[in-house]
Amino acid sequence: MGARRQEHTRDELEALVVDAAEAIAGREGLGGVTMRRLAAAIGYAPNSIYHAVGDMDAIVLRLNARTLDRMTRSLKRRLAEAGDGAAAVDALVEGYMAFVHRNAGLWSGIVDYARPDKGPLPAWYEAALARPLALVDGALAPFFPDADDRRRSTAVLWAGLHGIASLAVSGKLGVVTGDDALPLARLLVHRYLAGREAA
Amino acid sequence: MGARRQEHTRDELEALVVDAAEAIAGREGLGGVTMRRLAAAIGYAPNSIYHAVGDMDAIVLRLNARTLDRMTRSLKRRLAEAGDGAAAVDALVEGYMAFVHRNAGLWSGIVDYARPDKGPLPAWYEAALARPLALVDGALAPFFPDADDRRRSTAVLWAGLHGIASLAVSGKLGVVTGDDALPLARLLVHRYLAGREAA
DNA sequence: ACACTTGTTGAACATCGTTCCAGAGGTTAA
DNA sequence: TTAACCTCTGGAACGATGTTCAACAAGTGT
Repeated sequence: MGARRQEHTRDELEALVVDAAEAIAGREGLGGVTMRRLAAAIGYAPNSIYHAVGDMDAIVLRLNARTLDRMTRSLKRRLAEAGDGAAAVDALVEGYMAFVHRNAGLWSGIVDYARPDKGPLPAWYEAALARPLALVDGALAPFFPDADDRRRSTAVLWAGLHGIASLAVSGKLGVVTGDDALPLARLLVHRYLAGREAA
Repeated sequence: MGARRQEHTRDELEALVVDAAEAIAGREGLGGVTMRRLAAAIGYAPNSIYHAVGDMDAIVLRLNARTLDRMTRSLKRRLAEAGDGAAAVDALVEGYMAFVHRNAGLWSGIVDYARPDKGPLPAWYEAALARPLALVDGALAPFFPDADDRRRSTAVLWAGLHGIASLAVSGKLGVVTGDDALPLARLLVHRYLAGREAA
């Protein structure tokens, strides 16, 4: 049966697939992204996706890398409008929480994707993950002149924001407090910075 | 075909199911827990599980509540051996991270279980979630006399530890730092406490 | 003795990711 | 030109999932 259409190059097809996955995950989360739905959305058979992009894991990694880049751009925009020092840190905190709030479906696709055991993460994915972290590292520079301490603090604050956002999105934060996520995130970062002399 | 065996009461059957789920999830994570495997493990047909316990969501909630109770007991044990004040807080931090490390499969079953849309969480589950939080709240009492501030701080630090543990278990922490999770968790809590006068 | 409820089973349904098979068409080599 | 080959393509098939259905056995109540 199969005929060669060649209406799209492999790269075009990959972009179509990730576009469709992005649209679905943005509305319904990763759970709504299935091979057959993607195939139907782009007008191809499931098998063509395996040819052009790879299996489900490859598609999710592609989508998540794109989401990370969108967040990086959003954070950079906010950083450009803010000043230095504490203002830059606040801009990152607000930018992060706002992005998670606006793109809850895409963001939860990153954090609660339980990856099957397929070797280490690709280098391009680790790079996409490192870009927003570099922004945090830069904003923390005035507060932590020691490079080691700054690297640790970047990890701590990044993970802390991740935790607050994660519990907030899944509603588990409401058990202990009625506060919104953003004030809690601000509190975490402000007090960590204020206590930075402690070990 | 169907014969009445009545070898176990409904409660016994439920315990058998959660036991089996706990054993599997402890070894392989939630992904290995399937209805047919549970049924085979306890020697019943899948449909009997639906009769005795309910659907997959009910089983996972039961299992997660049990895991939360195990963690609560573990934290209480550590608290009993530690002193008051900063020592109690340190005991909680170490206890939390140690529990996550020792029971990675069960713990990740709690945090990255994407619950389907089945109304609000049952009251007994929220209660199981509130018990460890009460321990944190108690340990923070000497540092935050104001009840509102203490509640917020409990949420912030709980979420922060959750974030660090979550990224550590999934390996994403290694992108930014080579440090172990425990020192980072200690750093987060110590500096938050040291900076508690800040807003 | 008859109806009813409860437990139980194996089969069935819809869906999932993935793979297999066959075929259509362009490209390359003789 | 013709033959071989490789690359897409689509549809069916495989194994597995959660869940539901239909039938039936065995107590229980009347």
